Amino acid sequence: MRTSQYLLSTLKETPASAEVISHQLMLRAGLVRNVASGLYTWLPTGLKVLRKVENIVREEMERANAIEVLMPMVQPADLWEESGRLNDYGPELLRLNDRHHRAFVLGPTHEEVITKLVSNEINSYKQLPLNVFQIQTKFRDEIRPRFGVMRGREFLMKDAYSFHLSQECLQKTYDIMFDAYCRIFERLGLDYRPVIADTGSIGGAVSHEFHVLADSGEDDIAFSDESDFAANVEKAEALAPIGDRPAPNQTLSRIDTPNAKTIDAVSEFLKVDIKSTVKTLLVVGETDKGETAPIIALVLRGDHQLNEIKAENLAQIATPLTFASEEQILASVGCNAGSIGPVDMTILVIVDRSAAHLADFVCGANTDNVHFTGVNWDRDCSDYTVEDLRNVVEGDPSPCGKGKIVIKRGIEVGHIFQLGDKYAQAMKCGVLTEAGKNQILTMGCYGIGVSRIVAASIEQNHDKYGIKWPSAIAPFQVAIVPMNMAKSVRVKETAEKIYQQLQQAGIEVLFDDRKERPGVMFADHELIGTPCLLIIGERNLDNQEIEVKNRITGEKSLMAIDNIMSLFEK
RNA sequence: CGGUGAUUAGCGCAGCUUGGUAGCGCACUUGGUUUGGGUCCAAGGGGUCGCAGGUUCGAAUCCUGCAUCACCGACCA
Repeated sequence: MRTSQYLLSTLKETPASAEVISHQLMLRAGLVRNVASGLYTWLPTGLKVLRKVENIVREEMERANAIEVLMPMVQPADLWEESGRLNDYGPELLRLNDRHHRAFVLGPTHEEVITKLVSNEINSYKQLPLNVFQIQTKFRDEIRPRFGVMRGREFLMKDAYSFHLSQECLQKTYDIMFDAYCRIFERLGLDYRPVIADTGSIGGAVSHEFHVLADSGEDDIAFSDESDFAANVEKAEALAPIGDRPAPNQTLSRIDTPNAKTIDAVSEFLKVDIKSTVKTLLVVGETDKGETAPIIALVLRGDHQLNEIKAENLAQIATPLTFASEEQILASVGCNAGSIGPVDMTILVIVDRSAAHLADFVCGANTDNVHFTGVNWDRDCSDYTVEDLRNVVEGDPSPCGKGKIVIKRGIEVGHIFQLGDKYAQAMKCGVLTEAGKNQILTMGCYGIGVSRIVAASIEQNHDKYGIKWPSAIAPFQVAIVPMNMAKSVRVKETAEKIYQQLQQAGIEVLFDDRKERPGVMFADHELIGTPCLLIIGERNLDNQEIEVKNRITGEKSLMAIDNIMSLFEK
């Protein structure tokens, strides 16, 4: 490719809207352009990278015996009605009507379509197990698109779905996919970790996320500092403190705490360590049919944060987690938020393991502007249950039993689930078994954020000059940078000759034939991140040499023109 | 969804307080100059100042509404 015939679209200045480095560099290097919030056009250079990522993913999926299909992005709402997700999915699901007023959705994922397909196409146990995948555009109407293609509304995803008659068979495919994912991220040259994850709205039991480690990541990952343990903070278990709860030392006393409505204000006012206080949150409980929803109290140590997913997963608590309104709070405990506490509570009280380990603590007295001090479980407050409710924090003991928790940021680039029969059941997807009986299938699903990987890779591979692509996904393997080609016939002839040779050898080469000064060319190629630059100038032609510069290491060396092709052999 | 801010040439911004001929840098075009790290000189092209109302002799500027974009928050007991 010659730059004169190409759409380079590099920018000197950073557009103001780009916040993270990958977004800035993707705009500056001419990889993408913003069309609307969360929607991007991929320019030629960006598309080359995207296709490379896509092909690595495709090769590894095929190696893992998954077979490729392509499903529509627009899906009938009926299918979503059938699985129950039309209601469950919420406003992230973009709904639309066609000219006949039939209801459709833009697919944020494809469980429904594929399950329907398999239920129609597969009839016998002999056809199983089956693992199909596609690489298709998804649309999720995100609350807040940001960081460029990292959290866009429209994005490219590889999604695979496997179908099985038994859990053992599902586990086998799950393990194969786990390994395939590791190979993919290794080939992509990413610093990644598989982590134990929550299954979220997709449903199911066992799940792992694959995260690329980067400070700009949106997820907190909890690691053990002594073992391989890694889990999404959402999922990491907070263990009960070791040892017995200390014995009560203080007597229960009521203290006026005017205007101290937050935990910080209370601990400041009473000059008490925040770790000796508890906070009480009121949430809506699960209802039996027709009843008004009960209000449930959740008690946490003052410095801890509620893990909404853990709370939501408790049977007594409504899904999705809903905090009690001001009216509900007043009606159920007789005071306003800011003075709630578990003492003499008439509603169900669920206490976090760490809060349950406190003695002589401070809590609200269920009277506005009054708190208790010297509170002790069982003595002052006996009707409660203990659960794991909080987020782990740095320094907690690791749930694996070895080491302490360290928290790092990660970008989620892959997620694999054992779905179970949720969709197969809803869509009546079964086959005849060897015994001639119909059996509902069990499923796995496996996603990779293809477009997000491009951004994640840049987050990990850049310097002050621009992107440093690993050669596996570089848009061009090599750039030819001739010095003053317009004036020097020798430079021009040499550059053209090498260009021909590289092209004939099938190597992706970008020939900078613009009439630009050297500095402009160097800056552009370093911004774009081509791994290898061939710099051709009068200076070295007397010795039949050109300069080879490695973008990743910065090393420069001289090389005989006749040997250039040896760089790309193998 | 809430809060904050922005919207003026392709990009980055000034002008608005105090209403009166729309500006700067980059990019682009032409000519010259320079040629191993974002040259220099000169001449040009490009904007219904986000949209719709209002005030005024006159609005980028003041007022109202709307739209879009961005950032922050959505953990509150």
